[in-house]
This record gives sequence, C-alpha cells and structure tokens, in this order.
Amino acid sequence: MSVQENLELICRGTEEVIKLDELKQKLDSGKKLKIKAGFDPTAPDLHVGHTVLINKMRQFQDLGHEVIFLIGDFTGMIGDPSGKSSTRKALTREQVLDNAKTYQQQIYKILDKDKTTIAFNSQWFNTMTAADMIELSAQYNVARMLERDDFNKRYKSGQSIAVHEFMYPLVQGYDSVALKADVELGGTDQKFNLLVGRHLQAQAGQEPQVVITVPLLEGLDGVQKMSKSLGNYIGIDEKPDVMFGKIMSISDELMWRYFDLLSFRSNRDLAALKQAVANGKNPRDAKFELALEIIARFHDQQAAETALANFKAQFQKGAIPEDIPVMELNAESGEMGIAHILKNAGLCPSTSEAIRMVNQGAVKIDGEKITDPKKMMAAGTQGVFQVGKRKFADISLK
RNA sequence: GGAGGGAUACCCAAGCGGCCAACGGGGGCAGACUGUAAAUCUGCUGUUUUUAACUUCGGAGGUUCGAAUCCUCCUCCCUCCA
Repeated sequence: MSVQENLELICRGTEEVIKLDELKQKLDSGKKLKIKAGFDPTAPDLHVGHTVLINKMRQFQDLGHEVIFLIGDFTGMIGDPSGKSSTRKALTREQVLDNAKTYQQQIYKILDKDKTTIAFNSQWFNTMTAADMIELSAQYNVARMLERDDFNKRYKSGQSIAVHEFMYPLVQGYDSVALKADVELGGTDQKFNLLVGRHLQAQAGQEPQVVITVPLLEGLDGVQKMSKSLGNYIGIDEKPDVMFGKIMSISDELMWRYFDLLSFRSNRDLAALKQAVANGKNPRDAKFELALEIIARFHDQQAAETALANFKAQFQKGAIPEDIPVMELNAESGEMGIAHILKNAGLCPSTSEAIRMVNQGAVKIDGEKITDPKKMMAAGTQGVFQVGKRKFADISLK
C-alpha cells in the first residue's frame, strides 16, 4: 500500500486528525511510530463501541508501528473531571492489575500481542516529587485550561471546579512526554487532554504528537451512542448467535457506519461492496459479511459460520434454535394457565403482559399459535414455548 | 426576603370533582409486509386469582357519597421583584 492509502485507511471513520500534514510526514519518514492510547483502570466491560479505538490501534500495528496500551493507574486516582459526580473510588493495586489482565484478554482479540506494549503511568508518576509536579503544572496556564469545554461551562455557571481537576489533562499529557508518543488516539471527549499532550511535548523539546480522535459509535438504534445502560450494545463477550441477531437488526445506513468503524476491510474493498449493493446486491448479504467478520474476531471463524447457519435456519426457515433454556415448572393444581407459564418461565415480565402477547398472536407452542389467553395446560405437557420472534423456552409441566 | 408558575405512567404532555388506569405524541413491544433493514399499516403499552378487583397522577393529611382534579402543611424545580 502507498503512503496515501495508509493515510486514508487511518483516517477512515475518524472525527479529527490534528494535524494531517504532520501525520503524513511521520508516515512518510518510514520510522516505526509510537502510537499511544490511554485507558481507565476501572473494570473493563467492553462492547464493540469501545473497540473502535482499539481497531484504529490495530490498523497502525498492521502498518508496522508500535502500539502502547497505556493503563492510567495513576490518573485513575485523580478522577476525570468529565464525570459530573466526581466521586470515583480509588482502586487498590490488586484491582488495577486484575483489570489490566482482563483488558489484555479482551484487546488481544483485536491487537497483535507481539506488537503491543502495555504501560502503566504510575511507572513515572510514582517517582515524581512534589517539586516535579509543580514544575509540570507551570507548563500550562489557567486561561487555557478554562478553554476546555466542561471547565468553561462550569466556570461560567459558577459551579465548582476542584483544583486537582486541572491536573488531569496535565498528567495525561505528560504521559505522552514520558512515552515520546508520535500519535495519540482517543475519543472525541478526550480532545482537550490530547492537545495538552502536544503542548507539553513541545515544551519538552519533543516533536508534538499527532492527535487522532474517533467518534462514539452509535448503538443498535442508530441514534444514541452505544452503551450498556441504554441496552443498544453488542458486548464482545456475547454469544455468536446473539451477536449475529443484533447485527442483522441494524439499519442499512448504520451498517455502513459499522463497516467503516468495525471492519478491517480495506477502503477499496468496502467501496466495491457498496457499489455491489448499489447495483442490486441484497444489503442483507452485505450485513451477513459484517456479522461474520465481527463474530470471527471475538469468537472464531467456525463460530461465525455456525451463527450464520443458525440464523438462516431460524429466521429464514422458521426452525427452533438449538440453544434454548430448558426448564420445569411445577403445576400444583395439576394444570397451569398459559399466561402463568409464560410469566413463570421468564418469557414475559408479568401475567398481564403474557395475556397481551397471546391476544396479539405472538405466542406459539411447538410452532402452533395460541389464541386463547386462558388456555390451561395439564401437568405432563412439554413443548417449546415461543413469545415473539426471539424468546424461546423448552418447558415441561410437572 | 417578596410575588407568581410548575411537579401526571419510560420521556414529553393533556386533564382541573364522577363518563380517568387517565387524551395526544415519542419511545418500546407484538402482528402484517419484508431482508429479524428502513418505510408503511394494525394492535398493545400499571398489576392481579383478568367479564371483575386492586395500586397509581411529588409527599403527608383533610373536605366529599365520590379527588389527578377542591383545602391545609411539607419537599423539590422554574420565572420575576428585592
């Protein structure tokens, strides 16, 4: 690949590159670059939205550069000001190491272990004296600190800003000095901090790092950012079949976004795929390809193929999935109403809801639609109960 | 400190003594159509022992045969004056 192609790949899906010229120069130089990205030492529970950044790191790796996975164990003690309720509990050394281990398990599904350096910023901060710290804080001034968006808002509206919050960008920025980073990657919310890194490096006589920010990935709804609490996420530990279903449920528009940010396919490849769809290829099949790639990454190729086969069997032929919960319910009076069965099996949150589902024709037993919400099932009955398209349970009444 | 306005189900928002489990919109769920896409159409969207009952309209009391609706006190939010 030419430098130009490398550049286009790196820029794909990014929010901002500061500055593009510098990045080009660095790539041109042929030098092995140090790519830095910092992570909180809090317990990682990653979803694919988080992997956008890690994917970017991987792309650099593929181009032969050194990737530094920096765990902010020291920074974690300060607490990022972006969180409004800034009470973040201090982590013990053990917790940090534990979390670091979990991180590694997860990121090596994407990153090449041999080309990844793990670093902790306590390494250089623990040995810093108070005098060193004060000297560091002399490298920046309050006026510029107040340019940071959230500081600015809080300052103007008279909300409190604790002095130590000013230290966060400085500490993070100093990491770049300590590492002599050539490039730092981060989310858009990190832009200010990343820029402080540039400033501190320049002060230290280093060539300032290139700052690349990546956007927050939209969740399955295509509108709000992906997050566990909104329930619109794809967790990287989820089962292949679940992942497959979730990916298939996204809109076509969002699919291209996901391709840009989650796929390692080349720009040329993606352009060709887009062209094919424009020429009549079923977008569903393009989505299959996306799902296969993502699942293969977090599980393996075999699992991805199986998930595809299962998906086809279940949704295109209406088969019952294999991996469904099996349970026994106790019918004390010798029989149980359908609504209670559904509720007790956890297929519906309440009996009222279960009745509604039956009335709406959403309930099937062994593929047979149930229409009577008062239907009684005798003890000894066994069958696969289904609510809607995706909730199944194999239930036997005792 | 003074004067007003507000708090209604996941969110927005009607209702201002009985016809209110509470209009409408959003969201969500289900059905139809599809490609588990979008768009569209339809239905549902408090709970339960479901032709009925029970709990819900910021909180606590009160008036009334009957209150989300009226009265009293309390909490929180907003606007204006000082």
